[in-house]
Amino acid sequence: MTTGKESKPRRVTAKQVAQAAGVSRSAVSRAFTPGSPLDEGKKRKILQVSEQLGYRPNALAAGLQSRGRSNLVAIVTGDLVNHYDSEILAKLMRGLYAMGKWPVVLGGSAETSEAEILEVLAYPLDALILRGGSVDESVATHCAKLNIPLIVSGRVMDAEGVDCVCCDNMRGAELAVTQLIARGKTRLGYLGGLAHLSSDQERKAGFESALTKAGFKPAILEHSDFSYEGGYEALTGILSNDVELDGLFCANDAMALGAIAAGRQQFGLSIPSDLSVVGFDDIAIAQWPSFQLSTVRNDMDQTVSQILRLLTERLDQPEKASETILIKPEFISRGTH
Amino acid sequence: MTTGKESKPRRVTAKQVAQAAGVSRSAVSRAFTPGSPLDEGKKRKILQVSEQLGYRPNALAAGLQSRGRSNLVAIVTGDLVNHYDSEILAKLMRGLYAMGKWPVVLGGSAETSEAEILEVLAYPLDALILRGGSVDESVATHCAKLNIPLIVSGRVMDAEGVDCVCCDNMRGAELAVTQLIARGKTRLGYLGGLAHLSSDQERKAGFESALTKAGFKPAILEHSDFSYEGGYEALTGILSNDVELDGLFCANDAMALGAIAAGRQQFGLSIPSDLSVVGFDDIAIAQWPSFQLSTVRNDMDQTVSQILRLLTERLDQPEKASETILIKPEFISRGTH
DNA sequence: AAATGTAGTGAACACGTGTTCATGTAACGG
DNA sequence: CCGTTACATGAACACGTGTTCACTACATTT
Repeated sequence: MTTGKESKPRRVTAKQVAQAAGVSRSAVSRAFTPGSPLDEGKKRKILQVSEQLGYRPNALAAGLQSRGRSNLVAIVTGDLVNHYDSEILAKLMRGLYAMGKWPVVLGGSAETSEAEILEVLAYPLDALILRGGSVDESVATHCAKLNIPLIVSGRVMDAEGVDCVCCDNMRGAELAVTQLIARGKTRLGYLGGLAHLSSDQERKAGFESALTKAGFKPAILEHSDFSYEGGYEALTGILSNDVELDGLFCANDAMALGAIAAGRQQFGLSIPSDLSVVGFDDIAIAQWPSFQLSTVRNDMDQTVSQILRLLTERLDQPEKASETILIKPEFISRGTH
Repeated sequence: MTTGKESKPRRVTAKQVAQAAGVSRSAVSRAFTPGSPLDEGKKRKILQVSEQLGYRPNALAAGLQSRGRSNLVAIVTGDLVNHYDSEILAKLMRGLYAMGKWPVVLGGSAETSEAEILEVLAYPLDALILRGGSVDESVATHCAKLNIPLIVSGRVMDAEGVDCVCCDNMRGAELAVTQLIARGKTRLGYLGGLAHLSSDQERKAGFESALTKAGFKPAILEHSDFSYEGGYEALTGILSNDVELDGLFCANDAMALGAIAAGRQQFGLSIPSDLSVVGFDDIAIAQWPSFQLSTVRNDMDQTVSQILRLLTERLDQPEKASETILIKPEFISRGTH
């Protein structure tokens, strides 16, 4: 029926609308630019023809303009199997929509290759938000060269012009230790995640420092991978080696939940009378009736709103001095400590 | 120290590199285009200068080209609080990276406004992948007008040129009912999610049809919101009204887990001897030792690979006939039925 | 040596838009 | 009726790139 066009049909352009409506291409552009002076009747006509032809101004071409922004913001997220990462990603995205920005999401698995980040920098992003764990600091250099604002969250990066939003991990760990000791627990263990992440290192340091200050020594320092299964296996291993333990602080909630399951099922422990367990982050699952996990809240709403504030200000004043925001952790007392 | 520039500094351009390297701008473009003929020494020189100045070809400008693609693919995801949605999103994104496409993610909360989708269509997307729940079919019309391929997953959309990948929900529900009856359960209830979603309707229909075929009647048909808390409250309400129930089929895993918790904690039920519970989807949490949920697997790997296949083929042959792929569900037998 | 081919090169065009600029027209005040 | 002002208008430019098109210099073949 239709002529057998070989090439892929292209999107309707302003030129075609202009031709169909009997006006200049400039007028079409103006019809879609709120401030522009244009006859009301002509504007209606143009919008009607556009509707009919299915015309939408090409945001990509508009972003090419001198003053134009692409309105694209890349987010490097951590492993989405991690509930904390997926929950905060959802909140962050909604905040960006409200700002009229579109999130291009990278990462989402354990190893986010740096090459992937460099590739997306080919786009003239309005900003890059770095939330995943282990990314080299050289990313900051590349962003600086390309004049792309960089906002780091979940860790502190000490580089020129980089804004940071991070939880006060040491303080959070201290809170956990204090609360465990207040319940009379003294043989405390630490279950960390991937040891090369600064968040893990800081939580571990906070744990050790608070414990030392209270006059105790760690019963054990163990590492896993931030996953439920990892926590399950780690506590199984620890208790199989006859380590004396009455309290466990985990570097995130998933491992804490896994550890609780292992304690109950593999060793018949009663939580918290036999063993107290405290997590970190306060993901949604932590308050499920099945768990009622005591944990340290790593406040997502505050984190997201600070990221968005820094982003807005940075876009407004590119040369502004960079900031580092420390989010205050809060101990959430439930039933496992 | 630096001169107080008022305007935002712009990205380094090919023109500047050409000037600095003493070559034509064309040469710079060629240096970054693998197939192009260019003297080897000159190419090295250009790449070196680019490295030094921090030049990267602007992908946005390149995408404007006649044959160029933007390499942007929008994904409309469902509520990311939903674990199934966040897990499949992660897998889908990784698949897109492998294809050299960048995901622009929309949605992530219960109500994805259609206006949001229309706005992102301003970009010349290579494709739009629709995975959220309640989106009007008019999106298909808009995509068609803009020549943007549309791939729908999680539901079937009967529109010209739209490819679909969907789980066989009716078959899945039938599997669940069959397995419950095989365990001697006859007073079965259905706990649905948001009733306006087709996935919920199909699962409900499958439940009723299989039950009728076996000669039984539904003990109750209840609806909630696909959340853990919703499932908890729903079963609490049902059992409080003295409904006789020995088996419950839930439209997703989260509600099933909530129902299990409610049954155990609020009514002291033993699962599965007092009450069998079967979920749908098979999210990661379902196999946690704490739950060991029997469920119907809504296979993510198959779904994602089919989406990617359809995407590849559609980009290759825009005029190809549209397909609807039905993914076969599989019953996963664990400890709750 | 002449004819033919080949790789390299820069100018010019195309992509689709927002905006400036000069021009034209209508409204308004005197 | 004239001078001023305000507004509407289309042509032209800018944005940053990939690609085509002549054209040159050189190697190869006849």
